Amino acid sequence: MRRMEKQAIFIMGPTAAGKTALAMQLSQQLPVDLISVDSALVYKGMDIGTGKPSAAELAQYPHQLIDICDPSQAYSAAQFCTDATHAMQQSWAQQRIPLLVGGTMLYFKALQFGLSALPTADEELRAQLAAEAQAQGWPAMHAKLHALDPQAAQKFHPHDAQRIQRALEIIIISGKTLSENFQQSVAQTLDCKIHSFAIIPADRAALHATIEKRFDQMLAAGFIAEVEKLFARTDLNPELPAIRAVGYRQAWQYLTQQIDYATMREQAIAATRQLAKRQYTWLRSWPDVQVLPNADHKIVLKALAPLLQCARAS
RNA sequence: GGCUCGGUAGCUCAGUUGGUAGAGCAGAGGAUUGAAAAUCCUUGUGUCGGUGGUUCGAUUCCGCCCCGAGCCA
Repeated sequence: MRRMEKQAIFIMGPTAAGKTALAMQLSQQLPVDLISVDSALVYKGMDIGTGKPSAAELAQYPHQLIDICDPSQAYSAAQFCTDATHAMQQSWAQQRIPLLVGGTMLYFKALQFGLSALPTADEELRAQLAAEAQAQGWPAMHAKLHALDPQAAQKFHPHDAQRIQRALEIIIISGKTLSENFQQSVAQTLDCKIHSFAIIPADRAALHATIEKRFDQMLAAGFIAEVEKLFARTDLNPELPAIRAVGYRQAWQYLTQQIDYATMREQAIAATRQLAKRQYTWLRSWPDVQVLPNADHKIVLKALAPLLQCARAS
């Protein structure tokens, strides 16, 4: 009996395309361990609005990396890489196959192609930079970046606050330019055979209809009450990554009476459509991926047949 | 029935002292290295309600008609 080659299955796709259902179905027929690749599902107490599998589903089909972070904390792509790698190793140790399913494409990219070793986020420094930007505007911060690292400044638009802030953070903490950082720590690709699948619905209008229907179902299921609970904690604010999530951001504005109910609904649905669009953009240029027109598990099983046999033989 | 105000991009509206029009939102495309469900970039031809008239030329002025809101009967 030869040792099984290390491999993994990736199931990617835009929001509301049916990834979760597909993954659960596959787990009935393949020796896989489910690992969530989703920047919103990591948060505890955010269930309805994130479309998290139900408690019953999670009991029957356990997922790694769901409910591992408090909404007051910021999770990150780097943290995801650490956690996901760990979960995959556990899976391989038990002669099983990790199945990574989700819609956070940066996490997939970071996992598959690696990240350079860079300084971690520094809340104090970020607050300081944000205060500076508040006074001078981001184009001025961009000019400052240009003085420190012209090459990096060229890569970012003067309005791209988030990337300018991050670049300044890296340069200040490390004392080196971005390209020096990248050169000194080249990202390492994941050392295993990856079978990538992307659900890419051809009918965008139909996906939009599904998105709208799904949000109304969330509302009917008590989404606003869920956000009220987070709101009532008083230690959360709309700057937090968790509260910036699609739907939660708009519900928060509704609870603070910045927008009315109808506007909240409309903007939450639009934000979901925009999320799906960005996911399409990632997926269209994704390397070595098998595109699925829908969440049909039979196509995936067929594509994975050789892998299945290998798993049975071992 | 009479009067008034509206009818311009998918939506909300601006505008043209007559030379066929532009914002926001939505939509589309793209970027993406510790916030990524984030952040940012690019992208606007539409019988200017219909129909006659005046005019070299009408979405703009005039008449009539249709639709909506309001007021008066």
